[in-house]
Amino acid sequence: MAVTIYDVARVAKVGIGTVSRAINNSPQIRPETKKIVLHAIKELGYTPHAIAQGLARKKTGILAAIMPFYTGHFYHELLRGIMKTLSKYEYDLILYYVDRLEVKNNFLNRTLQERRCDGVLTFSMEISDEYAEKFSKSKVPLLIVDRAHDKIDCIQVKNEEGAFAATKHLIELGHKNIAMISGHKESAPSRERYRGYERAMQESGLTVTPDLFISADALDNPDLLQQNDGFNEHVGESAMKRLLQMDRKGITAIFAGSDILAIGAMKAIREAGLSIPKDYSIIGFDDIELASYLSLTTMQQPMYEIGCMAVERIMEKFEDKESPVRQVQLSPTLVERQTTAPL
Amino acid sequence: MAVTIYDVARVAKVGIGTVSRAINNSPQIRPETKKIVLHAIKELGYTPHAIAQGLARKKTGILAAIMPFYTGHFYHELLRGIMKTLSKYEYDLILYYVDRLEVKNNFLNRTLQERRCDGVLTFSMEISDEYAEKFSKSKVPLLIVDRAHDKIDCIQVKNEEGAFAATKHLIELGHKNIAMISGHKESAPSRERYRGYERAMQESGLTVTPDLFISADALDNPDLLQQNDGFNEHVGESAMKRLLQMDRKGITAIFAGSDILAIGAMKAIREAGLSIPKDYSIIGFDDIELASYLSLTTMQQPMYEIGCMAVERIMEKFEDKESPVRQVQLSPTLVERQTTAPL
DNA sequence: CTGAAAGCGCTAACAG
DNA sequence: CTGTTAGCGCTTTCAG
Repeated sequence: MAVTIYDVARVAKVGIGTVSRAINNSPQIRPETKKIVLHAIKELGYTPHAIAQGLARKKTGILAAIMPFYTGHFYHELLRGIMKTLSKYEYDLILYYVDRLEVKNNFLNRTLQERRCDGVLTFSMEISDEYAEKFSKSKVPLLIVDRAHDKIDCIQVKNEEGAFAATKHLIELGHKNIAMISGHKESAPSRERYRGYERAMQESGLTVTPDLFISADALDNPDLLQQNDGFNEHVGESAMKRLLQMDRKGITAIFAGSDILAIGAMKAIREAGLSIPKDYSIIGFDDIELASYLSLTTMQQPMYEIGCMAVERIMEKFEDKESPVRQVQLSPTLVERQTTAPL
Repeated sequence: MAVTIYDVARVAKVGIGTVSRAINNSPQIRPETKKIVLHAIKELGYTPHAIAQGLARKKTGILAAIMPFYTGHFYHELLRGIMKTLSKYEYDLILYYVDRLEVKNNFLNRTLQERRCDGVLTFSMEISDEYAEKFSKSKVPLLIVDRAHDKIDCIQVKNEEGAFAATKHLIELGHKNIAMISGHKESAPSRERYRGYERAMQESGLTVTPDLFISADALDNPDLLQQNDGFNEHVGESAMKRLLQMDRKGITAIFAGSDILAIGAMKAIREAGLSIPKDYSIIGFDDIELASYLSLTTMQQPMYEIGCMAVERIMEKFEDKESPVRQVQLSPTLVERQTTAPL
């Protein structure tokens, strides 16, 4: 059996309470005694048993992250920020991977009830009022990233503002017939980004006719919706093909609701023998890794930073459970590359 | 306070042992009694406390993964496989993120000593004999992915074989002057891939002269080595530039030790106004996500599958601690795309 | 300051 | 089959 606090106590000729004080930097211990204990600890190669500490302290030292994992880079960057920041604290991260949204609630229950962790971060997932309520009542802080709920702390990007800026960029380049390609129309980011697009158009006196907007669900192919709420390459490609077919309005620019959508659209454009940005200007949203390699102009979301902030914030909540709900919104920034050009 | 096993016992009018048997599917309980207990559990909304169970059972239900995290897609795919497989078991994953190799040992100690997890997976990291020894002696199974150690279980790809196949492919296309670009020469994958390259050349009666091989450390720029052992885009670009400069041998093809190296090299080639595969054929290794978007011919490593296998294997070790060391080697497969062409 | 003792919530061996 | 009891390894009063 591994060495326990009792072994240390015996060797140091003190009580286990004293050993505990020594390892926990308690002020209630005489420096000399502490030295003796520390020496015994080193001699025996003792390390406290994390689980046992957890039970006694009623805290686990674990943070849970529940992530949908289909879109690589976005979550990878988030994770990098999270891990980096977490390493400053003595905290471990348990990762829950959601591939079908239905399993999300299992994890919420798991984290909530089984007390495996001290707090949870969710990403890009709607939280029902029911769970929002449950978490508020419990002592497990919850922080929502990339979505919102008015009763819960969240961090997200200003989708509408970003979409507005993207569309504006196209307009300033001289484009007038600007189409938008989107994931599932009913998803939160879709709705918000659509609003930004619409507002930019209207403010410039441009009208958004229905045939200028194609969302994943309008494609009459349920399969396309499966992956990531319709924010996937296939949707981008199909939507663009349709735009290409029925374009009688002289569309010259596309605002894609995400980079991956934009990339699908680019593929369709090139396969049609057209070129970018000569025939079509196109702008994405997210700034995933691929975007820079494919020289896609896009709205950058500060993913790494969001990951850092999420951790900092939840650590704050660990300190002060009663800290009032805080909703943080960050602005995306335009990254101009080669897929947009003056008309 | 949350509801405990005692509350359930009281309500069900049984002892806590019986409650425990009910939740743990023990055969030693009468079906009717079990029904009563289960009913009380539902009524009270009881869920066992994972930490307390862990302490009593001497197992945590947690698997630790220690990963270097700089190269997105590779680890993302691995993680997908791991998470997918793990979800079949009642296991959670703690992720440790290594950005500097020096911190690796901290995590090894942490997992080894603090008993936060039942087993650990390491990725792309050399394990010293010292730690190999420590783990073998301990009851914490360790599984090494993407590296090898003869005393420890590991899963990796046949680097030499893959490099051989890659080089052979180039040779079959008619190329004779084939250069290789590599990460740090001393790293295990570099050495193994170099051997495959060399063997393919020799078997075809081609000679490998020193100026045909450029590794990250030969670039006289320590900064380039920092990231991922020299397997990064900058090294690919710099190495290719050098090749372009001093090429008096009529090199027509490049075998890059990794996709990201290949991508850097492609950039250098294009910036020199040359084209691929017209002027240079180039093949990578890994098949990261970018490779398909950039149409890079490469050797594919089955990352997702490796992740699955790693979990399956470590679960086996949980069952049978004495299971003898097993070393698994998988073959990479050639994925032909647009960057290689007949001479 | 320090030792003893009482939990933390659960599992498992032991009687019955 | 079931209740009781002794831990699992540590933290935290509570006396002294």
